Amino acid sequence: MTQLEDRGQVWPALDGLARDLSLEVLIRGPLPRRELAAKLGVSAATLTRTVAPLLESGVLIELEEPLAGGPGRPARLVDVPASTHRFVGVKLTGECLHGVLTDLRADIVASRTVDLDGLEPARVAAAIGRLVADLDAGQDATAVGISFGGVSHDGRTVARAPFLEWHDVALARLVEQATGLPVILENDLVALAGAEHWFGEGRTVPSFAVLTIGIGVGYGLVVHDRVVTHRDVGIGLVGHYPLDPQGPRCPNGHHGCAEAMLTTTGISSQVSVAHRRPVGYGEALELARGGDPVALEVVTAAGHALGRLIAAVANLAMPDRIFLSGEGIELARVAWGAVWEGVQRDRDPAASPVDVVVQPYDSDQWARGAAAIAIQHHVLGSAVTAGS
Amino acid sequence: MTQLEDRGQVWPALDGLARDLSLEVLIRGPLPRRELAAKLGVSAATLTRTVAPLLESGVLIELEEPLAGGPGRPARLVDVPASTHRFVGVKLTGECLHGVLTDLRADIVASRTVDLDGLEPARVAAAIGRLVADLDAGQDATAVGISFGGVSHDGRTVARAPFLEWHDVALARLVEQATGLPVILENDLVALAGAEHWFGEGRTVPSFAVLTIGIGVGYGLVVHDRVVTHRDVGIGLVGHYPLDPQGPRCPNGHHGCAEAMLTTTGISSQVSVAHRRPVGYGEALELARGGDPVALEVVTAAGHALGRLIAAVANLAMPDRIFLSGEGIELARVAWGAVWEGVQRDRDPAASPVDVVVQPYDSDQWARGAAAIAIQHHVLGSAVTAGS
DNA sequence: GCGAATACGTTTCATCATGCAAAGAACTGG
DNA sequence: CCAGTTCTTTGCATGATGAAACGTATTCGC
Repeated sequence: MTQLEDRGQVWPALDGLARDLSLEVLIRGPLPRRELAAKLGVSAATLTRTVAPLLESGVLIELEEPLAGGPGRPARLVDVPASTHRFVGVKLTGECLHGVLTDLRADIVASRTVDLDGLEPARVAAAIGRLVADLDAGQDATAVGISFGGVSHDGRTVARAPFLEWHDVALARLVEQATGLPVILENDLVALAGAEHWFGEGRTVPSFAVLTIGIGVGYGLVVHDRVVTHRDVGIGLVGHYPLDPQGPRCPNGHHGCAEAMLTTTGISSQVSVAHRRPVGYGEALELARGGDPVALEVVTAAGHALGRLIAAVANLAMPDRIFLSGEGIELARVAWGAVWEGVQRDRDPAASPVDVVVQPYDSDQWARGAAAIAIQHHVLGSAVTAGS
Repeated sequence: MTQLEDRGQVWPALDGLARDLSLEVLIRGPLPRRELAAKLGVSAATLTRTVAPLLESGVLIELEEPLAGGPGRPARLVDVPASTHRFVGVKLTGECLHGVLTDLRADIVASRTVDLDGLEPARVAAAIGRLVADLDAGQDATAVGISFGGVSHDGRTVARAPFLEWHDVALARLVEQATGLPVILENDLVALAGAEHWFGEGRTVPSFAVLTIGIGVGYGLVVHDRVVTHRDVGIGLVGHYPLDPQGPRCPNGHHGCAEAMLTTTGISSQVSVAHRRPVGYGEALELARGGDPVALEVVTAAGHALGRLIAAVANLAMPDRIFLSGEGIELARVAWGAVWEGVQRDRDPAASPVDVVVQPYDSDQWARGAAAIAIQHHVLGSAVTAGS
């Protein structure tokens, strides 16, 4: 146990090259020394000298299996001991907590969901405390990350969270008192983008956007290998985005904005109204798949709107790739034709095709994002937004 | 002359710290050593050691006037000898060449405009050669930058330039043969953003967007202190942007896209049609100012559309600031109320206000951007897109 | 005026990180 | 088993760096 704690202390203390090196290994997976030297722009000698004490202290390990190749001495792979670290990620919504226990590479080890019995900060903090204790039964977690649909400027205080009706709640402190672990807060989309950036498919491109559809519409952005954190990230930047002048109205009275067209509730309520009975989101998509005219119309319009949103992101943020995710993203698969048509419509024909990746949605993804933020914060010391 | 050439050779040869230091001085203006040391994160000792040879070789100079302050030895300001360098910037359009001669800080020393007598590459290159010779009468320019509405991937070849109907024209080589100077090409909006970034108001913010309206609608972006250069930068990313479903149609048949609503030709032709006589852009704005109902309607709709475009940029690219420029930007002043209304409409009320700066348009701005690219290329050796 | 006080800039010196080059190590293929 | 090849380590010289002491140019108080 003390050894684990010692190892926990090691990362933040790393200096320039040792830090960059460990980060590279963490993010780009096991690598031979030679390749690491090339990536970091240092000589092989320096690399050996830097790696040696890190192996000694346990920050890095050397894999048993050498990298088989042609002639010559086979390369030994340097890696992080990912599976000996534990981090907790918690996604906080207005109804429940979704938590995951992960290793150092944000691979999920365990997962739990619990309902909230009240939204007062103290109650929520206590519930998070119990969730963390439940997930981290071995008590060897290094840090806790919490993500939510709202704004935190410092990672310690919830500056704003509309669906919780919180303002300036020092949630990190409360949860630290409950768990005894370091806690870091972050907007849910920044967290998801962070996870994608370090531990997902976003590793391979220097810039990408994440669009999520579900109860809300979310947007996160990575440019020049760094997450874009604007003071407004996390409040509905894309929610009011106008997509279809003939579309349904949102609660604010806008016609055809992203909130009204794309959210699960927006779609299911449109279908429900037409069918004069409550139709859930899944059923609405099923009806559309089956050819139900009303559902098809609603879903096609939504797909079209999603496509135009994608085009807008591609045109204005110019990412190399756009990831689609969120609990309602099945829409993109059901209405892919309409999505692509929407993209084409608002995109210059001469422009290169937009690289859109629909991610298989998994209810752990949001919490994994929170864990990724905890990992980043632990590994980088403080600068969460810094890139690879 | 040889001394100038020597100095020209010095910049690219600078190594790490000397290069960062000189760049900081170039971009942030004259600075005392102490402040430079703090900004670069090195000790005062290292700073002195680094500056000394740069002063010796003439890359940097020390201002005569010390910085008056409180008690203590007054600081001496380190600066670049901006006025002893010359760069040429040329903006290439389908009708004419606009050229400026600048110093090392992109301050304009001279300016010329000439009409093109043909669009064949050889003719254009010859015309640019004459323009450069005319501007750079002292023959002491270091490099030439050329910007245009199109795409160049390598700074040497015009990959695409719709209004010139060029494909893969090795313009840089042609102009180098004509002038004997190093030549670099860049998209006009990347160039304008680059000028704003290094030598304009963009210096003070790590991210900003540039929106231009004129014959076309242009968009450039700087994030994390680096210009965003996407393979599609320069082709009409925002031109097809839908802004008003009831708006006029563009040549491609889109209703109310940015091209149709915001360009000078779009506005003047709408007013012309209504008045059944040709009305120029300036006159259209004057009519609107004077209360002419038709012009007012067109201009108000355009202002509203511009506001929505600004909101879209603010929402999706999340810049700290948005600069408005271009030969038609007077629109923003005439219809500022409508612009702001458009911004508000598509912006979450809880979001922070968008920081919009309308720049006084000056016909030299485009060419100055080209000069800025030449300066950046010269100073950085090759990586044009690298930031400060 | 004249000595504190103060802040900026330079030099000295010891340290440390780094690269080069040579040696060592671990494999493949004849 | 030896040559060939590639990865890794070690020895050595070099050069960059920071701490601290020193030097310098000003203001302030008397």
